[in-house]
Amino acid sequence: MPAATDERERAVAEVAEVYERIKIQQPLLFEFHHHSSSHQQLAQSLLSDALRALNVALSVMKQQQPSPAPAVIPITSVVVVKAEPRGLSPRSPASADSEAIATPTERRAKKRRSSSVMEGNKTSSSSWVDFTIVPYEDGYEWRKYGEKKINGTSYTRSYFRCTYKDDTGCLATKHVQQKDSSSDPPLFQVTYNNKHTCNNNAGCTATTNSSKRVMTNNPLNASMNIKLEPPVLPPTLVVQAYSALCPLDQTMTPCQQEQISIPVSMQQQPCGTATSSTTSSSISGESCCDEYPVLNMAQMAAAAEASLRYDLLYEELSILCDSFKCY
DNA sequence: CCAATTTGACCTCC
DNA sequence: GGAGGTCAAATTGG
Repeated sequence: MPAATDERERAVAEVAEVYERIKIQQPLLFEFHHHSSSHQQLAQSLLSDALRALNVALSVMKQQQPSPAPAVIPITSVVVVKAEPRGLSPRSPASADSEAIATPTERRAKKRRSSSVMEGNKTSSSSWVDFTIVPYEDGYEWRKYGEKKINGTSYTRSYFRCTYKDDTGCLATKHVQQKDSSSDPPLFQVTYNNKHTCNNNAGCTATTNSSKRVMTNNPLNASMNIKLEPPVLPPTLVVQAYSALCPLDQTMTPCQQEQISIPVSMQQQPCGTATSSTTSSSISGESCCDEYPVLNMAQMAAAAEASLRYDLLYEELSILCDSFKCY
């Protein structure tokens, strides 16, 4: 394999990993800042910028892939395993035979029953929720199979299943619900059911001959009116993502910085005793200290973890940014 | 032409 | 009977 391609793949992998890490840490960081809406908004805004930039960078890098072979994007940690044997899939020959003689109604009822069993199982450990601004890029290929207006929500819920369900019997599904908030960009709740057994992450093994139509991998772009920013050169975007996080260090008051980089609960130190004066521009007009909550042990642990992870993330992104200067 | 998406109907559960 | 989830015919678009 040519060195340039190798390098590109490494770069893609690195960006993808940082992207995924930021995405995973989001809820923790928000949890950490839940006591202050302005700080939460700031954290959300900065993380959103970083995620969006990295996401676009990834998309561009994938599009610029020189070889027709799709890139291996480890956006999510996928263990490379053989797909489940057909016999274990719901579309096993036996079931196919019985479906052939069943009426459409019977067939549907049967499928419904089997999916209900899945529903019961998924409450154990095969269901999890993710909050993200980029529901359309999680490293897997999904096919939309339904959309529903859910009571009490302003937005419809979209249902997706693994593109390779028919080929491999992969039972992974997800549904995406835009949250009722005025946040910009919008926040989505993505509920995943069942892990992928198809071994088809990000088209890395998209050797299926069903590729006549271009795989969008972004079904929500259309269905949820998501507009990606116009693509720019990947290194620029990574630097942009890095910059999006930089303000945490550069533009905040020392007190605000400490609230992000050091858990409030660990300090319990009033703003006035911070090491330097609060002369730099303030994000919002409010005092940064008058909302210190009394945190319980779990919240303290979460805050400490969020802080630690944020530091690691920040460091990683910083290194990544430096490495992209040579890219 | 054919695969993906849309959308109304249908199904099960509560 | 309502809500949430899925199916499948019709439509869309590369």
